[in-house]
Amino acid sequence: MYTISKLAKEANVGVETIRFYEKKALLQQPIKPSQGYRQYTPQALSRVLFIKRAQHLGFTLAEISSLLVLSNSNCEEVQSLAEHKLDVIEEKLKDLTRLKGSLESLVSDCKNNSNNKICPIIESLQPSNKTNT
Amino acid sequence: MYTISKLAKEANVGVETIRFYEKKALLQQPIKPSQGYRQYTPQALSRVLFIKRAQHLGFTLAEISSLLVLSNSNCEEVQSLAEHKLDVIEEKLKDLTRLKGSLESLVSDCKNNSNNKICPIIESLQPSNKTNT
DNA sequence: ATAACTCCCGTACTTAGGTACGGAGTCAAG
DNA sequence: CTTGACTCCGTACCTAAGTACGGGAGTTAT
Repeated sequence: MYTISKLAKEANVGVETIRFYEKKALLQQPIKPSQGYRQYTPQALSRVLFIKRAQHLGFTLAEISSLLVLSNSNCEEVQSLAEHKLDVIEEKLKDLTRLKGSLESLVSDCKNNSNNKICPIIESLQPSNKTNT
Repeated sequence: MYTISKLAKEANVGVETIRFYEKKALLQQPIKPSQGYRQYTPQALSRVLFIKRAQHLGFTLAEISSLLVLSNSNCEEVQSLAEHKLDVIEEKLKDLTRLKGSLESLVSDCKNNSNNKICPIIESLQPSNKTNT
């Protein structure tokens, strides 16, 4: 059993983060005993760690909320949530890859620019320019 | 010359976005004539389009602000800004690629899961689990 | 029993890039 | 000359995921 600050320390988050999760109903707030402080169980710690791991996998708190609801029985829906997240990630990868290509070619234009004519990057951003992605 | 709403329409943004850019000093607000509305020049339109293009390249408004300051003379600094952005993008690509790998393996575990045992995704998020990235 | 910690709780603030609203002024058309 | 559309301006609101703050209550150590 932990006080809130112990729990926070174990989970490597701030006390305010714990309270924030409680407000978002990601975590149940233990009842306040008639005397002393609220006591957090090891299960609460597990849950916070679960949330942090899911965040590292790219899930938002809203999605994690769904994961937690589904976690006790519904493998298929959990899977479909993960697949959807996978789609989003692939979309982002595509965008970033395209971006990377554009920027790389602009930077290499800069390097070929015999010193300080009109900067090719700026030039490409001018609305008169047509060679833009 | 345009009124604000014409300008906004030409640039495919909302009127409020124009005002927002003015507040951020990305765009100079034309002086208000003693009668009638503020008049926006074609140069203002160019600038809004510049901003939008730069955003599509992944620059933030703060960075675009720098780009605009540097745009009249400093190719090297513009280039270094672009290179820095490129680094950030590459970092993000790495993260997302790692994420994609993790999620793909979890989803494939799900597919091999003879129906509805403990969901492998949920299992992997449990703090007792060690096989986590 | 008093200082020095924690806890509890609500509220406001943060970043980024806008969007929405409300009231007053202005402009063009019928 | 009035109606409806548009401008002007400030302020508040939005999402996401927290962080910061302030005052009062409870706890622990000396």
